[in-house]
Amino acid sequence: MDGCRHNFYIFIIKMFQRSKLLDSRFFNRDTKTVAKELLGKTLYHKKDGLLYKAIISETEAYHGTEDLACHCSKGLTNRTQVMYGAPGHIYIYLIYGMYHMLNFVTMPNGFPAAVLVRGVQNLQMSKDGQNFIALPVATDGPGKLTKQMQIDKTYNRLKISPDNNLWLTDENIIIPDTQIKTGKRIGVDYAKEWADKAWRYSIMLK
DNA sequence: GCGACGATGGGCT
DNA sequence: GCCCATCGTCGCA
Repeated sequence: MDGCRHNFYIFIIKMFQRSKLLDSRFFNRDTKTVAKELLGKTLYHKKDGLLYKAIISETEAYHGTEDLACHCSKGLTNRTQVMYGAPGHIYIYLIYGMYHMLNFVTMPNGFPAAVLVRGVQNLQMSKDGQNFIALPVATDGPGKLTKQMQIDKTYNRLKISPDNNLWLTDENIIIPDTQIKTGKRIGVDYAKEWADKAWRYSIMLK
């Protein structure tokens, strides 16, 4: 194969890979829609020469200043600023002094909202970016998954992108509506009537 | 198989 | 100074 043709194939492969990347258009929509459609998408994180990937299996929507469960109900502060910004960015905060919560900013610039990733399945790790091995560890909670995938607050405010070592892809894993369970968000009982919203989405097992 | 509780630090009043 | 979008461990059944 000559060099020109080789480069052409590399170009095609890169275009194919790019087309599967979730970009800001995916996140620039209603928060509940994004939360639901994130189920089955693949989360990647590269750190210290290791590449982690896992399938998102549980999310929660946090939408607007009126939603008392959303940090944005406090208004525009140093912490909530990123949620007021462009969709497709990362919002990470520390809770209970030890757990990092991973969120993705949704809705157009100026409207504060985000989706919390509460659980992933099938966590795998690779040393060369190609051969993955399963990591048999618990990832069934927002604090557990960030710990296992080595995701911390240094990613706060960054754009979701391979350039920033944290990104999402659509690998054609189809989750039918009949396999999606909704329910109340966890740990927000203080949020009055907003605590009752069924803004939590998860993949039903079995 | 539960309910209680402590760890631990940043955000906001 | 109080409140958290949590989790592992403990005691008790």
